[in-house]
Amino acid sequence: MPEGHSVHRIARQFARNFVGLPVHASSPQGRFAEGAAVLEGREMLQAMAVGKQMFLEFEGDTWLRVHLGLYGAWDFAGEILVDPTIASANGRMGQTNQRGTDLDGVILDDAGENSLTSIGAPRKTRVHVRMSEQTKGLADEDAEWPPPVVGQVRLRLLTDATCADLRGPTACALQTPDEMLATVAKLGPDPLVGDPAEGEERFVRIVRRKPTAIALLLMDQSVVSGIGNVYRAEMLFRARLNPHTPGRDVPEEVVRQLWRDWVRLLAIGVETGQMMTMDDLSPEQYRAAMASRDDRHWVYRRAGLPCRVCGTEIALEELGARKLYWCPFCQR
DNA sequence: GAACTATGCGGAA
DNA sequence: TCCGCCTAGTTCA
Repeated sequence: MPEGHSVHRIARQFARNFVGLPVHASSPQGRFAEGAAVLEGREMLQAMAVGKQMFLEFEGDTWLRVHLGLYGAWDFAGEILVDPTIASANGRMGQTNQRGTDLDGVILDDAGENSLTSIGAPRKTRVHVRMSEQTKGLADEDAEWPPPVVGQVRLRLLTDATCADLRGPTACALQTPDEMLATVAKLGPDPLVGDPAEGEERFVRIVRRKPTAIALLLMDQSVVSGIGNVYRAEMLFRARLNPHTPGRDVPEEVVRQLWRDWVRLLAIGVETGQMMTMDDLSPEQYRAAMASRDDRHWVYRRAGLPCRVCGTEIALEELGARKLYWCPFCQR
C-alpha cells in the first residue's frame, strides 16, 4: 500500500536497471498477456512517477502505466544498482507487512552498511539479490536465473541482469503518449515533478477554494499527488490542524506550510524508504519510537493510545471510507 | 486453515 | 454510499 515515496523509489530503480536496455516482458499469470506481448523485446526509454502512478516508456510511443493500489508490489531480483542518493537498494518495493512497517527493501543498519534484512521484505526467500559492485559481499552466485515465478505475477520485466515482478496492481495498462499525458493532467502537483513553487501555488489555489474538509483534500489525488492515509494523518498532526476544517477556512499560510511539509516528507521518504514523520524528534526520542516498529508515527494507527504531545487519547473515525487518526486536543 | 486487515480507487446504486 | 477488485502477511482457532 504504497504512498508517493515508494512509487518514486520504484521509478528510480527502473531508471537505473532497465532504462536504455531491451526488456523481455511476460505475464506469467496471464492477465496482462496481450500487453506483455506488445512490450516484448522493446527498449525501455524512461521511467517516471507522478504521485502514486508510475509510467514506463518503451520504444514505439508506448507507455506502461502502473498503479499499485492497495496490494500491489514490485519485487526486484538479480542485479540491483544502488542509487547513491538513496539510502537503500531493495528487494521488495510497495507492499509492506501488516505490522505497520513501511520500509522499502534493504535498510541501513546502525553501522551504516547496507544490509539485507527481512524488514520490508517479508518474503525474502523470493528475493535473490545480487548487489552491484557498489555494495559488497552480498553475491548470491547460486541463485537460479531467471528466478522461478512464485505466486500471481501479472507482469515480469527482465533484462540480462535484473528481474522485476509485478503483483496485485490496481492498474497495469498500455497507453499512447496522449493518454499518458491525459492521465498526468488529471493529477494534482507532485513536489518531485515540475517546479515545486508552481506546485505550491496550484495546491494553495485549489485548497483555498474548497468547502471540503482538509483531511479529504489531502487524500484527493487531483488536489495533490502522492499523499495517502499515513501521510495525511501525520501531516495534519504536524500542522496541529483539525481534519474537519474546510479547505477554504485553512489560513493561507497554513496551507503553504502543509505543502512545504509534503515536499520535505516526500524527499525524506524517497531517500530512506521509510515514512519518516517524526523527523523533528530528538535522537533519543526517535530511537525509542523506532524501537517499536509498530509505533513510529504521531497518530497513525495509534487509536486509543495517549498523544505523544498532550496525552489525550488518539481518536479514530471513518472519513471518506478511510480511517482517520487524530488528536482531538492538539488538533482542536 | 479461516478470518481479518491494509499506505487505493473506480464504478454501480 | 457501498461494493468489488485482488494480494499476502498476521492473527486466531
